[in-house]
Amino acid sequence: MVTIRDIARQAGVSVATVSRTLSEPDAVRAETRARVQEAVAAMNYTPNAIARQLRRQRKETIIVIVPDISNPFFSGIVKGIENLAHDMGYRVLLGETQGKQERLDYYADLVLTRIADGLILLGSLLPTMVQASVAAGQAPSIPLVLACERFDGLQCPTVGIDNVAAARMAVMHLVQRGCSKIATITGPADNSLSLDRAQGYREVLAAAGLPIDGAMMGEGDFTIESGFAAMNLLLDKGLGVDGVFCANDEMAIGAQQAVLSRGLRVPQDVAVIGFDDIRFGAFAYPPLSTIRQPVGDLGEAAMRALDEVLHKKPTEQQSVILPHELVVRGSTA
Amino acid sequence: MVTIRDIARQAGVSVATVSRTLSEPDAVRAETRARVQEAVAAMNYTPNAIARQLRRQRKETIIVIVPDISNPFFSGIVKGIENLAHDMGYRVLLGETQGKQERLDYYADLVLTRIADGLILLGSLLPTMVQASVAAGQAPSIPLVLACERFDGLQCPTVGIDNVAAARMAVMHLVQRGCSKIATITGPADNSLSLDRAQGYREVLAAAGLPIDGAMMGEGDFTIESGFAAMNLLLDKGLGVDGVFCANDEMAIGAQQAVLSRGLRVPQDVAVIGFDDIRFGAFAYPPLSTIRQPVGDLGEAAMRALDEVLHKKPTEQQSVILPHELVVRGSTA
DNA sequence: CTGAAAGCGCTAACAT
DNA sequence: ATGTTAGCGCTTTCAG
Repeated sequence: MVTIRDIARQAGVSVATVSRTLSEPDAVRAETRARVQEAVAAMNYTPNAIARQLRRQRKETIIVIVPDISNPFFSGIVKGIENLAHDMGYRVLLGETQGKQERLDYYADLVLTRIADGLILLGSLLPTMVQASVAAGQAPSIPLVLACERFDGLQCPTVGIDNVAAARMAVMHLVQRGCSKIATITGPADNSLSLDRAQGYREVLAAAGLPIDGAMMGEGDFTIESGFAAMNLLLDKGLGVDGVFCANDEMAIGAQQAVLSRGLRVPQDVAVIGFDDIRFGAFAYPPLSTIRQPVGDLGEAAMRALDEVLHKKPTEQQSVILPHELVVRGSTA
Repeated sequence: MVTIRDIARQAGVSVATVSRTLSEPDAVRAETRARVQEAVAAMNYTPNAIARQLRRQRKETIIVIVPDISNPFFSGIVKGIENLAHDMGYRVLLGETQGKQERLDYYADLVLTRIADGLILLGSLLPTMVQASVAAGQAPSIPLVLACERFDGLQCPTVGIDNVAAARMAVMHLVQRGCSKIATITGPADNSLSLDRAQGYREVLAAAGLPIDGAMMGEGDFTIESGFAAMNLLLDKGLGVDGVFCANDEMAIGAQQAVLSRGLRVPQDVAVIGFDDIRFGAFAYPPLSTIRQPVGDLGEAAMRALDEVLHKKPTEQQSVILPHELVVRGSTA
């Protein structure tokens, strides 16, 4: 393996000069620089980044933790993070937890072991060490940013949208369309997103003078399959559902299939609206109405927030709320 | 920052003993070990993995490069890699190229700079340095495994399925179903997967005594949108297409929508079959028939192959071919 | 079983 | 402008 010493010897200079040529070329006389660069090329030298990291004490690597990479919503955010991270000179390590606490802790440990500088967390699980901080009422012990859920009592920057308002917008759309028996399929009950979206649902029903009925509220786990199952349950009750607000697009796609599989029509018999605007929604049958989240921007904002945490910049705002948008397609129109 | 020296001092032993306690506890007397562990706990010490990597010259980190994370096919493979990597003690850095050579080279450089040990490559682009090796007729200069495409002339392990045979199976299914005007929508022409799948298509038509007509072969880029567009083009020609084989599921979903949007029925008027069996296919309308690739196994096989390369084990076989499977759903039945 | 000491490859004072 | 040198935090001979 060729090291900086080999280059130094070859070019007839000191290792310091080689190091300078590589990191601040202007600090070296042109002629010397040329000799060094020649040696570098000749010997096919690439600096050892691990050694550099050890010396500099900066890793310029961040971890992004997602529950499930194959979820287009998460991967959209990751894409936003990646783009900006790259420009800002960070590497990104992507960790998938598949909902397992053990996996999550494993990835969070990478910042303890100095592999990475900080963490961006998507999803509803918190690393054990962070839970401990929350319990103790203190700030998390590692640089951390939350990129879609919020956790009360966790002192760290959070980026997201106003889920209550967004849910309101979705349900309002159903009301305006003339639906009066509006059901909802929520995510898991321990999830802040689920809670907020269910809250928006209730607020609109109340404001519209419609009854709020627990029997009209199904629960899924954000997968297509769970949306399909939950919708079937809802339909089985024979309550005359004529519209359904699903807490994400995947469940909405499942719900649509459930409706269609009973010979009912979407949207004539049951209007369906989802949440997220994933890529497949527009090509579902019928094309899915939804709330669009600015996934790319969410990712970038999270990256920016983490960068600020890492540089201990005055944390201007603990949370950034990005705008959402109603997208009307065939499933409600 | 607490280091190994702090622990040594606290426990009244040498740093060597601390190091041993941590990596080979049995080599230390029980009593000493206890003292060290106590100090570790008391001072909340976590070893610096960067320093360890520098010393040990092993990173135990691999890079997985994908063109697009939000493609469920790739993310399925990544999931397989991740699972096994974790068990084998590797970290995985995930890089998304978005089709950009520059991004690809950036990630490939991470093994040159000793951030990572090796590379698993999905997609059809090759790092510049690897292209150079191919051109020079020599083995790639970095540990490398290909996980879905093959490249003639590249001497490295490759895992995948038999794409020609799989395509044959798909088209054969269409033939057996009674289709006689079978079109295909291929991927980009510079892609080995596209080529192989188109090849299978032709072979079946030839064997069935059906004419092979360039006008029946559309080209997409593996996105839903391109499938939609390509199918419309095909339909515009008025050739009486009654079946279409798409080189992946996303294009098939787009193609289905194109058919439906013209008031034609799937599968009665046009039967549609895709490739990959992504999660959304089963919930498309109608549910999509397809060829299932064992994505998880593909990922695991790739990880295993890379591990062998990294340990310079006798490379038993340059390539592993995994079995595929026909999945019949509503779009052809 | 434990300790001393020599680095891994690089950067950053500090000299010259 | 360049060189010398002391580490970054850890592992690993080699002695004892």
